[in-house]
Amino acid sequence: MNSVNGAPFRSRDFGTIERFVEPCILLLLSKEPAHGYGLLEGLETHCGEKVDVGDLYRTLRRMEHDGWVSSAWDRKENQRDKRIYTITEEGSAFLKHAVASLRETDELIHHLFSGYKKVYSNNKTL
Amino acid sequence: MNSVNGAPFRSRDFGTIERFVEPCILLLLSKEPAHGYGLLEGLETHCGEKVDVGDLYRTLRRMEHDGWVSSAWDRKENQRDKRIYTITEEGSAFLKHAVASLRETDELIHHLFSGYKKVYSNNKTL
DNA sequence: ATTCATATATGTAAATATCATATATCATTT
DNA sequence: AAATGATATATGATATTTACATATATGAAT
Repeated sequence: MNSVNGAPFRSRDFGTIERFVEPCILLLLSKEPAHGYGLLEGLETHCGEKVDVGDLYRTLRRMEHDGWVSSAWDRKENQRDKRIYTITEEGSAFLKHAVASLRETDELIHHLFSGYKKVYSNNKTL
Repeated sequence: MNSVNGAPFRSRDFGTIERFVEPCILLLLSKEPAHGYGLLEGLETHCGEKVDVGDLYRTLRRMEHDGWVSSAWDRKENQRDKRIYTITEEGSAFLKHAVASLRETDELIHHLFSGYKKVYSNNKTL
């Protein structure tokens, strides 16, 4: 559903973290190099995200531009060409930073939760 | 700081939740109606956010347009005019929805944390 | 008289997400 | 053999949001 009491939501459902897919990608690439399409399943099962395919490819190029991953074509016979992405040291550093930032985000979220409980837990109208 | 190992960050620091200020505003307005500028302190102390003032006003107008808050001018003598915002029922409904969505976001974050620990906890290189 | 905090707002640019579309190959089905 | 679907990589166009700057005006304090 995309509305609450008739009030339309805007761009997307609430609560999404901008570029959250990036640390997810980096975590998957920390285990083993992979190509874009091959990351799709992993991103859903490991990171619980439905990633737009086009967005994924653009994100990977962006991350390569930022130096967090490097890519090389994998050309094998009887196989489609694949661009294989590998995480870089800078990528690991960013992943570490992202995890630390998400810890702060997590605290903010829980702060909101506790505030919400205080206001609404004893309110029978909701 | 705005970089990791020389790789520049992009728009803003990682980990921010889009429009997170909105449930924060709604939580504050759940306690008592307030005007835009008056919300600034509360947003920092209660929600741990440094909110751009201009952004705050535009957000409030947007939220009014969406029916989550209503506003009325407060014109008193020897005081500046203030536009007082009050939360609506739709606003409370959205706040409830936002909290539920943030619970899912929270799970995603913790899923990433546990995956990160598995990969990096025994790795001495980081 | 001037400066600072209060108070509300708009202009503009950049980054990101969403949705659609394009292209091509490999595998399977008819 | 032809057609379809899954694999694989990518771009175009649009909308939303954020960030930063700027504009305006009043009340309070120096």
